[in-house]
Amino acid sequence: MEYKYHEIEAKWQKIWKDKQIYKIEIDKDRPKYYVLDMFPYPSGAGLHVGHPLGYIASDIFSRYKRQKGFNVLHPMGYDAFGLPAEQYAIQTGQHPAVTTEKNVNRYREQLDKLGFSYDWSREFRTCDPDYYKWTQWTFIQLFNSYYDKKADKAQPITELIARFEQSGTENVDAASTEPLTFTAEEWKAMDEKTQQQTLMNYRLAYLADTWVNWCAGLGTVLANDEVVNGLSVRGGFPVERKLMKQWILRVSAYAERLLAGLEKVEWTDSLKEIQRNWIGRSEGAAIWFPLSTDDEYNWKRIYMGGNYDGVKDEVAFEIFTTRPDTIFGVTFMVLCPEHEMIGQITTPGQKEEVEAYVTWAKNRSERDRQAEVKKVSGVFTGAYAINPITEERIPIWVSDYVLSDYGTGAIMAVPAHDSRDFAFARHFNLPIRQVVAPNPNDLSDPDTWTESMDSKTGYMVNSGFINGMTVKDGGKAIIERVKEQSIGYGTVNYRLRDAIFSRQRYWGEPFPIYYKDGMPYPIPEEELPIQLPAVSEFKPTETGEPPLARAENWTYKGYPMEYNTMPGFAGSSGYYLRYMDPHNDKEYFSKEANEYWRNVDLYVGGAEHATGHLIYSRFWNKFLHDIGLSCEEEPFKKLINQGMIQGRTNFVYRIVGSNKYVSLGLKDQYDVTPIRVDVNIVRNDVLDTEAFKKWMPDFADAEFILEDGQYICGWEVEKMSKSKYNVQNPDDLVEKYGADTLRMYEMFLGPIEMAKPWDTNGIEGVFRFIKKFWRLFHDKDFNWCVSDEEPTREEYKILHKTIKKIEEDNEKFSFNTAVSAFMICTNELGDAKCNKRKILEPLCILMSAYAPHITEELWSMLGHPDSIVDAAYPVHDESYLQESDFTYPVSFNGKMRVKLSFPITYTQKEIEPILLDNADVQKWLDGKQPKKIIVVPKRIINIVF
RNA sequence: GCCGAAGUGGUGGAAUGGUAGACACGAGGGACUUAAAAUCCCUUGCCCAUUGCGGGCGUGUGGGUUCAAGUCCCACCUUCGGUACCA
Repeated sequence: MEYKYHEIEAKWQKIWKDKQIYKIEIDKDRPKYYVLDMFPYPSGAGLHVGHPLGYIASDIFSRYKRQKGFNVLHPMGYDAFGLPAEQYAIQTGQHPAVTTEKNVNRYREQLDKLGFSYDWSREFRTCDPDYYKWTQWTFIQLFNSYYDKKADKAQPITELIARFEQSGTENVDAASTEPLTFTAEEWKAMDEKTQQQTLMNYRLAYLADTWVNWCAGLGTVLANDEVVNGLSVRGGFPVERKLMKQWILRVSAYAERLLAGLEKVEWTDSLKEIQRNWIGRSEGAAIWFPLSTDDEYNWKRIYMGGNYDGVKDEVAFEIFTTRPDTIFGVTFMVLCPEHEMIGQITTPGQKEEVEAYVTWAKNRSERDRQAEVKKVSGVFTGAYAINPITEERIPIWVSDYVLSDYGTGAIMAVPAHDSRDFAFARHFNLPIRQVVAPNPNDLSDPDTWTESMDSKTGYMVNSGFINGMTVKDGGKAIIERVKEQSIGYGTVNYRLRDAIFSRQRYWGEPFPIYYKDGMPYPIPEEELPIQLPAVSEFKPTETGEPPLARAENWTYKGYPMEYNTMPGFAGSSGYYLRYMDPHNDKEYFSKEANEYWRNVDLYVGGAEHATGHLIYSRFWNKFLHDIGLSCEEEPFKKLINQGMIQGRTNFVYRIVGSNKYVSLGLKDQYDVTPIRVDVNIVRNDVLDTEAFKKWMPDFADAEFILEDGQYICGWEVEKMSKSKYNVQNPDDLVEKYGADTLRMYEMFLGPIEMAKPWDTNGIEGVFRFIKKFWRLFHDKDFNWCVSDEEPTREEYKILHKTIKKIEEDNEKFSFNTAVSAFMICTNELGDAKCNKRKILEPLCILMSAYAPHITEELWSMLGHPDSIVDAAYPVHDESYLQESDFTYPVSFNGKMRVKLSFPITYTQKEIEPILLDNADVQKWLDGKQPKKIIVVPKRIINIVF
């Protein structure tokens, strides 16, 4: 029979489905292995050729692991809540659920054609009420928890309440928005509303006024990772800062554990580094700078909070610095424009100017602010602070180079050793004092200060009691001193911000929250899920309320419910856990399922989720771990990032002012404009000129200047997009070459983690190989022709070499070299005219992970009633590989090259490498037999006579 | 600016410190065929020689370690990704 891939692939896809070959259950007798793809957002455009890259890789690995005896969980589903469906709904009035359903069906159809081994019985979508019930449930758990820093884990909020009742904030060390202190009596004296407000300060999901990234174009707020350069990632609309009441997840409480956990997972270094930078741990000190009060003004005495144990009736600003050692170089202080103390400390004379500056700074869009980073601006408050170490009086300034949401929104400025402070001091003519020098006797003039001057190492100068110390010791000494005087302490700051969890959208999970007396309360768990209500329109209301404000009876027992919905990352944060037990209606997942499947062993997806989904998911899982649900602390043990597939755009060259097109090689002789041309009418960079004429009416009467009778197109690598005519969807290729060829070709393209342009130029080669492989089992008239003869040693060697190579490559995820190995093996067996069952059968098993349809067909033709999916993975026999009688070239310094033929054993370990000299080789050539020849593969290292 | 990754033929890409360019595409030549498709064989890093052997140069640039470097070390250049008034 000829290789009819359409028939074969359709046949087996149906059999797999009918027999539920890929459905798996917990099996305690077998080790588990969990392989997961980042589930897709089902967009209207359907699957493009870049999507399957990761899916194919994970499918190969799942099939491989299954044949190795593992019980493999390999599920798939859809991240179905999201903006595109909603925006489409706003434009057309069509309900997002309808579009989503349509897109999901399209995706499924495309995925099915590629022969994946997903257990579809576990499929769910994040927009299914059965699923988002558990997203809502987790939210309530977060709401009902706080982070106990002493236990280093989340604890029930009821426990915190009990502590407050007993001893107030005494002995409570909890992650909080504001540092608060009160006694048990004060707590008990609070009314319910005040108590609820106080608890909000500690909850892991809390409601607070916060500066958000507001995107008017999308009508919603965005998380930090959804904003790039002041523009929204989706849509590219400008983003501004706005103070809004929002739900927030206290992700920052987990900063240290998120950082520490990176040590335990097998991710790429670059991805771990991206997360480390995003978490941004900096060690330093918090120090209080009291307000100078010996002025003519009568300061209202204010205590600035914190765990400040100093003189309590003093006004003091808490600052954070990573360089406490430079405190002798402080010549001024800077507050951020949002700092709440500004109004109270500004002197009457400066009031007008300061207010004008603050108003200007607050209203500036994020984009403007980022664009003008280099521009120095600021204003003097008229007030002074006291440097607590030097007791010097220093001016307090306001400037937007100090950020409100990092540290304390106040800094001590050391212009000699910080480039921003330096620029500020220069601009406003403030004094600059050097306190670090490379060598204590060499004080370079501060005027010559440059950013390149390395002040991270060196010795302290002009620095009182730390003079002469190294920078490191100086820092330690200052921390000790401020601790002694109770005016500061060593501390750690993180760049990682809490995650804003409200979106002013319709197509997301509703919050299980209602409001009583202005305070939020969770709806009882047994009433979940809170279903997304119907609305008359999907856009925000005229008064700017989110779309849910349009829903009728959006109340709970007469109380209004939350109008916001949850963000995209809510549903994707814990989905991998639900696959373990997807139909459980009593629990998120059963303990039994979780203890068996534990966590994801291999996670495959794009690196673009490094600072979004992959952080949130880890946070989510750590929280569920703390409350006793998820038994593993890290959700994704090993992660590989598939590189983006870029488009490869083809160009034709139109001669200016005509409808003539000139081939690539001749274009320099004319004045031409390059024009993008649909890659689907170009084959191996040769244009199908007839198809081109039909492509668009403008080209109907095109003329061509050919070279060698062909029109050759130019090409460039660009992002894959419809408008560039470089989108390839997998269906056409499956139609043309079959799924097995497409699967192997996508792997053959290059290393999985590398970004690469999609290019179909090589697919013919893989197709040829698949056909050659088919022919190994058939004679030239395509009659089945497999013999039961015993293979020769040579043939076994080809097989075992391949088994070994494929196994190594699978373990390394080096699928491109594995495909090459299959090609080599097939060529060698073809040359040897080997059609022996004992060789071909194991080869089928090896290749079934890559090309499941053709191998399944051959497997059944070989007489196996069961699917190849569960065939045992072959083991290679080293004895076929050790011996070699190849000929090795030996060169030596006499410029002579001889070829020696001998059997060798690899004995690399005992080598003391020695250069062969003429005499050694001469002896050998003279016929003297060497006692021992030490070789490494392909090279002789030493000969012992 | 800071952090990370990568630079190898016409192209995609192979090379535990050990014959650089596997495998594939493309290209050139040939066989089969009335012809085309399909298939098969040969050549294919560059330069010189090609009547045969062969010789020289080559992995972004410049140094270094080593018997031996695409691979390790130092400096630089380029490209891509992340991040950015983060004190």
